[in-house]
Amino acid sequence: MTRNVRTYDHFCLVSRALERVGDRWTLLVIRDLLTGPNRFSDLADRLGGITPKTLSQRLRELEDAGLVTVDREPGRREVRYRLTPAGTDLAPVVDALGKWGLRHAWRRPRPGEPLHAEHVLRAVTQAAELAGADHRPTRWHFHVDGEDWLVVGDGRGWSLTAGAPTTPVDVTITAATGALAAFLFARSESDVDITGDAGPVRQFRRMADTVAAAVEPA
Amino acid sequence: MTRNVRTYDHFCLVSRALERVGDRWTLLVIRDLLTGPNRFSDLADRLGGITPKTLSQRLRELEDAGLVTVDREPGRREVRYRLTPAGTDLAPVVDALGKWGLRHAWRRPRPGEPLHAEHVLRAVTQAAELAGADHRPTRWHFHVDGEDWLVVGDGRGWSLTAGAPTTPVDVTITAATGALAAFLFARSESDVDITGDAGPVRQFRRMADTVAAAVEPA
DNA sequence: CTGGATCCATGATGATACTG
DNA sequence: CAGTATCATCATGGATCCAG
Repeated sequence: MTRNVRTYDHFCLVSRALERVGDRWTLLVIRDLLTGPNRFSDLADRLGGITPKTLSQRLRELEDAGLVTVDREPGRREVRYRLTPAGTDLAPVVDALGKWGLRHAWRRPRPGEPLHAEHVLRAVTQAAELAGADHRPTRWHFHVDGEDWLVVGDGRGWSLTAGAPTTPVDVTITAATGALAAFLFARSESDVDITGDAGPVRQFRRMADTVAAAVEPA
Repeated sequence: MTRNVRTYDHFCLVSRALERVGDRWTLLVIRDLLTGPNRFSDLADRLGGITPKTLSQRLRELEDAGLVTVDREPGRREVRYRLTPAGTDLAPVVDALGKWGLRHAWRRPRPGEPLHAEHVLRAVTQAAELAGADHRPTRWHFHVDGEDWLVVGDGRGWSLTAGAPTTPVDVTITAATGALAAFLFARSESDVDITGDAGPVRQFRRMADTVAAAVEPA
């Protein structure tokens, strides 16, 4: 049972929000649902280190709070967890944390730290937001370890979605996850293929420069 | 000792950030330092419900992480905790949480829930951000329970600072904390005095309408 | 009086193993 | 695949106490 009913009881919007999503692991579960519905095992994989007990507890709390719905297709064992609109609205919180993390909480990965394409792509999205505001509408297509991702800037903000784009893109980046991470965080160009017109490619590289500048002191 | 060294060990900017500020109470301590340096007892008062042990532990962790500095004036017993620039940079995270809380985590106060002017004013700031983007530069002066506060929108974002303004303002609002909270969250005009030119006053009321619209379903 | 520290009880989390 | 069960450990809440 142990329904987590801990409250702060402040008359404050921030503490109200943290009463819902302030528990350990909760915002990371949200993070890994922001790109689309996921199964229990996929979440457990991305959330390396979470125990099944904690994950199922968090998912139930999020469902009770109306931030997650559970799709159970009858006849199948497969279960898909999906964000509700209220859950999706947490994207700005996750992005604000990522942008702060880029500037102030970077550290080298520990040995054996798992590396997920989705997390690296989310870092790209957050770096693009941080790199600032000359946004014309922009579409970057990533082909990473056989999966397709689309990073879109609409002039006001940037977002990440899973799947191949269905309309033209400005830049296409092909790389393995590790090579892409090295490109972003260590200015390595090895095994990263970037194609597109000169202007958009320059904009993409400027995003990477933002990452390098933020990370270099560390 | 119990230095909290819990990590997530994901290669991800969000989890890096949460390793620093994801513990219970931590972001609320930041929240209550964003308007300026504060003493231990002032923090304990605003953070109603925190135990001294947890507060001193959080402050030490934040100091170790470089987000807070401790001003100990020699000869005086007074200690002031102050955010570093890295700590101040968490303002967007706190604001994103508050904006989400306004839309999705509002609930009526519990009986006896303490009410602090600073928290209500921060809700004003977050509601102004949510109300959107017709921002001309705007300055609202609040006189609440004998204290002065300034809410400034610079066209890109809004901020809250403690103290009386030293240059002209667009709107001046005078009210007790409770009356201001009732104005915001329950459309009560009792004992709230609003002065200023018609345009800026209309803009201020539009912010309050945003709050009412977000809160009414609940 | 401010600025904490100490002790204990309880609740939340981690590790590991196991099951429909 | 999608969890549950059990046990150990750690973090937090509540109360009290203390030093400058």
